[in-house]
This record gives sequence, structure tokens and C-alpha cells, in this order.
Amino acid sequence: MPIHNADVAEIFNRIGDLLDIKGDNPFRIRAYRDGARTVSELSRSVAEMVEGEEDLKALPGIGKDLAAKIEEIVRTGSLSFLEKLEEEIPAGLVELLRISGLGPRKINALYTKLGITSLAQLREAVSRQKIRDLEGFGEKTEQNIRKELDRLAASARRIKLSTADEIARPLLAYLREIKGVRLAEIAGSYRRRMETVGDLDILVVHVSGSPVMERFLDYDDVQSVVSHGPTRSSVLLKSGVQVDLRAVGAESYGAALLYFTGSKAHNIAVRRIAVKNDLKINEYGVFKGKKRVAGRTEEGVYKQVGLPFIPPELREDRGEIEAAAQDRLPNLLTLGDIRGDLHAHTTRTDGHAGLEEMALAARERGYEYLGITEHSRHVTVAGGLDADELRAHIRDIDRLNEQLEGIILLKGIEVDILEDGSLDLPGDVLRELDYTVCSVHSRFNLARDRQTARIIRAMDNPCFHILGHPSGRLINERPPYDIDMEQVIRAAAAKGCFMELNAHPDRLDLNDIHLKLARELGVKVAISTDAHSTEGLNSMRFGIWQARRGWLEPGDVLNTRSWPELKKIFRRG
DNA sequence: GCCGTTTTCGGCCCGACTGTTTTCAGTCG
Repeated sequence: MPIHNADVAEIFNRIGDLLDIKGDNPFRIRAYRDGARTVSELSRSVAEMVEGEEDLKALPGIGKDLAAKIEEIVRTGSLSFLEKLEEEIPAGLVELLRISGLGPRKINALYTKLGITSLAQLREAVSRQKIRDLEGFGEKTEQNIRKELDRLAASARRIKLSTADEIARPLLAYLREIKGVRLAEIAGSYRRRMETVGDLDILVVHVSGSPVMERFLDYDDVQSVVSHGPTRSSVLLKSGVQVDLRAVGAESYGAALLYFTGSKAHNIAVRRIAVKNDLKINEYGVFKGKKRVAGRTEEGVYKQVGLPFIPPELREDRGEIEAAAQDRLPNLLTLGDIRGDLHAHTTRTDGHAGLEEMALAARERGYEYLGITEHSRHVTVAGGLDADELRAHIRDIDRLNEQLEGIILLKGIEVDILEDGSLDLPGDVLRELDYTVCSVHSRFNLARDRQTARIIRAMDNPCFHILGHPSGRLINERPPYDIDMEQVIRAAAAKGCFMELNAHPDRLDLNDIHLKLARELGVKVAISTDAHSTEGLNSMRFGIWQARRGWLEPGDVLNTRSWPELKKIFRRG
């Protein structure tokens, strides 16, 4: 069985958790977690690196010991060190870390004093009121554990960015209207535009005596108050989303914004530079001794450590600090750079708006073109087109283009990549189109090597242009199909094909890491909404956010170009 | 366990809030 990076990362994280519960050296624990992060965010396969006898120690946070452990995992599929740890510490204890309020120390106490090793046993102990008598625990703690067990049973998890956006915007507007509020901003992973968001972190600057904390707790959507203090409060919304509000002085706003935007790894890296320069950074500012030398703006904080402003989407400690230090941060794409959309459906197949309606909606959004890409025949549930129907559709588009002003409809197709790697429609009709989006809509569960070969074989077809929603994942609903994305992107580079970044908020496919890889390999990306309605065209902004997380500049993107320019690019080879 | 334009040893980011305590550890972000 092939070892994926995620498998290695899971083992290292598990070791981190077990060592934590055991009470091991915290820096050793961090080393395992750092190693896990490095491996999980790597665009290359560590298994292949091991096979190619590459030096794993070159990877950040991987030293002699972790390198040897990765090799053992790749070669044997398991790790003796983990097995030994699990003999020592019951594996079920790791589950207990999911209970907010229970950390390694308390879990260790529950285990040694009450013999609890699972969530089920914990629930049992709570209902028998056994927790409250333990040293360091009390009635309150027991009640909180009970609440958390219930919350976990209701399966609270990270929400999609688009859902977070719907919750965040009205809440932010509410806070900004409160008397005395000078500044309010949402920080955290929402500001970094991560594809999923765990909770919302909001930062406010207000004049003293303003009722912002009280009014926050009174917000209509609040279900319960988790904690509240003069500068920091947390609530649980009815939607199950936790919101933390933090109030700071204007002189600290930039430092706090940086701090609460994260990521944690980015902050640690920035603070490390500060320490080297005899500075201290916390959420109140940058300090030289006791003197505050920056903090009002993020720019000011970065400047103190010799860096330019780093856009929030890049703050993952994935090379942005080094790039900033060398003044080679990417000039990130913005929505204004987009000149058209290359993936849309109409009522001809499974869309909800007609050709003209979609064209006018695209024009309203300032676009120069809209690519119409109906499904091909294999997608029967969507009424996919066969060759004759597609020809008739092409003629419809031609006729409409003669009447339309200020917008051009491009003649495309979302053609299925069949199991053997062939395309669902013959070449003669595909050649009548302006371009193709080629997608997988069936046989999601092929083995990795076959799925990868299927897509790469499809790229050999001279009619292939853009690989649609390359991983097939639906966020929080369906995992990506098992493919070697690095190989696919390399193939696209070699064969002159393109990758889609599907901007639909349920997809956001490619992800940030593979976008960055595509950019590094020189593969251009189409950011497309896959709109099935005029409303669907609005998803472009989610694609832009994701693209920025992938370091994309306007030049890396197909649809920042005019149609005449694109036309040349689509002449493959 | 990792890492090194001060170091191969001795560091490793930092503060608020809670609950259980009588001055603070644990947890969280």
C-alpha cells in the first residue's frame, strides 16, 4: 500500500499528542508537529523522495531522527516508535483532546486517577459525577465536559469559507454600528481566506466606556456565552460557530491584527526574527525593552523586523517570510484583473439561466467574454450533449454573438474524461470549439496510478485544454479522488495544458498548495465559477481568494487575458 | 527533536481567561 504524505503527518501528529499526554518535553512535541506540518503541506510525495534517495533532512523541521522515521514509515507502512508509545499510553486518550477545555495534563489525570481511556468512558464518568471530586477539577469543569461531549456528538466542524462569509458580514456590520467603535475587522483564518474556517476572530478598537462587549454578547445569533472579560469574550452562535471578540487600543491595532490573523506558524516565524533583533512582539506591539516601537499598523510591525507588508493570504510560513525579506513577494491577483469566465452552464444542460441571460449577467460584471461549457453526453443526468446537439448549440451561440454587444460568448464544452482516458466526444466536433474544459465525472474510486494515468492520457488528445475541477473534491462532503496531482501538473506543463481553479465555494479545486506548484511549474490556471445560474458567476471572488493563497499573479491566470490573447494560447503546441 | 552570519549546546513565541486555587496551573488561540 502506497504511503501518502497525509499518512506520515498523521503518525507524527499522533506521536505529538501521545507525548503531550505523557508529559514529554514540549519542544520535542513541537518538533513532531512541525514535522507533520512540513510533510502535509509538501507538494511532493515523501514516499517518492525516499525511493529516489533524496535527502529528507533538507526539508524544514526534518532532522536526522524524523528523516529516519519517515523512511521507516514509507518502507514498512508503520512506525515502531509509535507502536511502542501506544503500548505505554492508551490510544483512545488522543480522542479526549477534542474536548475543548481538556488538555494533556487533565487527560493524564483522568487516565491515572479514574482509568478513563475513551470518550465513552468519559461520558460515563461525567454522568456518575466522578469528575468533580478529582484534584484540579470541579463541578464547573464537569459541566463543561458534558456540554462539550454533547457538542461533539452534534459533530461541530470547520465550516466552508462561503458559510463563514455569510455569518461574518452581518456580524461585522452590527459591531461597526455600535457607538464608540472606531475599527472592527475579522482576523483569523477567515482573513487568510482559508477554504474552511474553524471560528471567527474579531478585533475592535473602541473608545473607553463603549458598550461593545455587552452588545456583542447581546447579538441576535448568540446562543451561549463561552467566556467574557473586559478585553476578550467568546460566544457560540446558533449556527454552532464560535466567535471570539478582542478589544485593543488603537496603538496596538496592527500588532493585534497581525497576531489574530495568524497563522500561528507565520507569527512564530516573525517573532523569531524579532527576538534575533532584540525585539519582542506580542499582540500589543513591538517592544525594544519596555518601549513600544510599533503596533498601530501591520505595516509598522513588519517594518520593525525588516519586512514589507505580507498579504494575509500568504501568511502560512510557506516561504513568504523569505520572499518578503528578499523583496520578491508575488504581486497577487485581484478580482479587477479578471476579464472573463471560462466555465458556465445554461438551461441547454443543467443550468438555470438561458444563453442570453448569462451573457448579459457576465457583461454586467464587467467581463469581455463568457465561456459556455455544457456537459457532454456521458453526464446523462445533466442532459449532456452529443455531437449533433453540440453543433446545434454552437450555431445558437454564433447567432447570439452577432446580436450581443460588449460581450462575447465563447464556444466551449465540459467534456467528460472517460475511464480509459479518451474524451466523451469525437475530435471533429471538439475542433469546432474555441476550447475545452475536460473533467472527470465518473469512476472516482479508481486506484491512484490508474486515475493519474487516465487524466494524463486525456491530455495527449490535441483537443484537451483545461483540466476541470482537477481533484473532484467537495469540501466537507467528498474527498478528492486518489491521484498524483504533482504528476498531473507536470504532465500539463510538458503537454501545454492548463489547470482549472474551480471557484465554486463547495469545490475550490485546485487547492492552495497545488496552485503554488502549478505556478512554479509554469502551468497557467483558469479561474472559473462553473456557474449554473447568473448568481453563480459571483463565486469568482472565492476563486480569487484561493488563487491568492496559491501565490498567483495576474500573469499566471488565463482569464486575465483578452480573448484574442487567449485564442493564441489555446493553440496548443 | 531541530537548529546555528554570535552557538554543535542551549535555546526554542506570548498573553488572556477559567476554574480551582489561596497564588497559579492548565488551556486556548
